[in-house]
Amino acid sequence: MDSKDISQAVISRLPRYHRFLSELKDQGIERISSAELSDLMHVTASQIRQDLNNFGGFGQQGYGYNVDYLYEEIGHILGLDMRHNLIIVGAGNLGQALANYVNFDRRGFHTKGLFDSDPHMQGVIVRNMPVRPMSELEDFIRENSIDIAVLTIPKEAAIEVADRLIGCGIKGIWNFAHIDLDVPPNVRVENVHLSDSLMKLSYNLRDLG
Amino acid sequence: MDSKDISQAVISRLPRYHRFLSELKDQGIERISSAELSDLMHVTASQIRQDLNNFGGFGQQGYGYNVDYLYEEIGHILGLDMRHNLIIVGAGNLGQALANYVNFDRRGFHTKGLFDSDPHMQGVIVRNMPVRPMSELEDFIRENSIDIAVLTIPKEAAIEVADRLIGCGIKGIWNFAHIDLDVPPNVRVENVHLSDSLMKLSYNLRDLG
DNA sequence: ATCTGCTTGGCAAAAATTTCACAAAGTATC
DNA sequence: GATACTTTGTGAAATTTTTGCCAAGCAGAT
Repeated sequence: MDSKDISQAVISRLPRYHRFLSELKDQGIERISSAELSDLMHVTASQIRQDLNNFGGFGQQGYGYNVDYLYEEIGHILGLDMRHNLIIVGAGNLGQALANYVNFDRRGFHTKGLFDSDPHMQGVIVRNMPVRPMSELEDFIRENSIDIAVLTIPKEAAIEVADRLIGCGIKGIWNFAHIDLDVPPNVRVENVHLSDSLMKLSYNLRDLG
Repeated sequence: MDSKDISQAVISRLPRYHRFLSELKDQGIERISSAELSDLMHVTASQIRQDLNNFGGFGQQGYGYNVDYLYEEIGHILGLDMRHNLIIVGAGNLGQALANYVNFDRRGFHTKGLFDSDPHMQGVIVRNMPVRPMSELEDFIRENSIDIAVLTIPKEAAIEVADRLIGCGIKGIWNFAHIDLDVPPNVRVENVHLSDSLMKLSYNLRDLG
C-alpha cells in the first residue's frame, strides 16, 4: 500500500485514472473492466491492471473494477483525503490565477494566504485574501499550519525564498519558477516548467509543414 | 538530426539542458564537459552524452562541449528559431497570466490574440490586445497565420473549441483544460494538467510526517 | 447448484531506457 | 612534435518499464 519503491512513472499516471473515474462516476457508471478503460484512455489494459496492482487488488475477476471504490482508493493513495494548507508566494498573474482556482479546494488543497514583495501589491484583495508582505512569511506559515508553498515568482528570487520556506519547515514546494531548486531530502518539490512544456510542443510541431 | 524515432523521454529533457546552458552562457562559461554538467544537473554524464548523440556529435574529445554552440543547437532542435504565432482561448486569470508572460516572445512564441466567450470580457485590454469574441476565431486564425492555440478554458467547452481550432487548420494545442483532447494525427497536443501535478506532489508528501 | 463466460492478478517475455566501460580522438604541455 | 591528459561517441550490459499471456476465480444465467 505504501511506499518508496513505486516508480514515479506509475504515480504520474494515477491522477489521469482518477480523472477518468471521476467522469465515469458523473455518468453514473458503476463498474468498468480494464479492457473498457483501456479503450477509453488509450493505454493498454495490461498497464492499467499492473499499475493498480502496485497498491493492492482493487478489482474482481469476472466483474472488473467498481468505479466508486476505485476512485476513492486512488484518491486515498494520492493523499486527496488529507487536508493541505497552502500559501502562494508571488501574487502576479499566475499566482492570482492559482488562488482563484476553486477546484483545488475540492481536493483538499486550501489556499490560506498570498505573499508578494512588491509594495504596490500589499493589501490588494485576491479571493477574499489580502496580499501580505514577505516579512510576515515565517510567522504566517507557523501560525496557519502551512505545509505547501506555491512559488510563482521570478527565478532570481526563487532560491532565496525557497530557503526561507524550508527554514520554517515547509513540506512541499510547487515550483513554477524557471529554475531547479536544491532542497533537503525531507522537502518535496514538484516543478511546473511552462516554458519546457511549450518547447516540447514546439519540437513536436517541427515536421508538420 | 530529425525525426520520429527519438523518444519523448529524451525530448522532455532537452529544455532542461537548454536552460542550464543558458545559465552557463550568462556566467560567461565557454566550455563544459559532460562530467561537469552531470554534477550541475544531477543526471549521469552518460545520459547527457547519449541524449545529445541522438542529434549528432556536438562535442569534442579532450575538450567537451562548447556552451554557445550546444545552446544554439538544442534551440534549433526544439524549433526555437522558428516563429510561432499563438492565440489564447480563454481570457481568465490563467489566460491573462500567459498573455503577459514576456519570455515566450524571446523564444519565438508571439501571442497575437485573445478570445473569450464571456460578453463582459469583450474589448478588455490585455497586454495591448483586446479580448475578442469567439465568433471571430476562425477568421483571425486564417488572417494571422496562427499555428498554436493555448486553451485556458473550462473542460466543458474544451472539446468543442478544440474541434473548431482543428477545423481551421491549427497545428498545435497547448491544453490547460482538465480533459484529454482527441485530435487527428496532424495536430499536436501538449497537456499541462495542473491538478495532476499537484496530486503528484500530494502523493510525494504522504510519508513525510 | 451447476455451468458458462468474463476478467483479474501475477508471472514471464519483450521492449525501452539508462548506465557502464573503453577505444578513438582530440587538447594541453613541454 | 612527442607525450600525457582529457573527454567524447558508442557498443554492450544492466535495469526498468511495458506488454503478453493464462490459470484461478468470481459473476450471472439457468
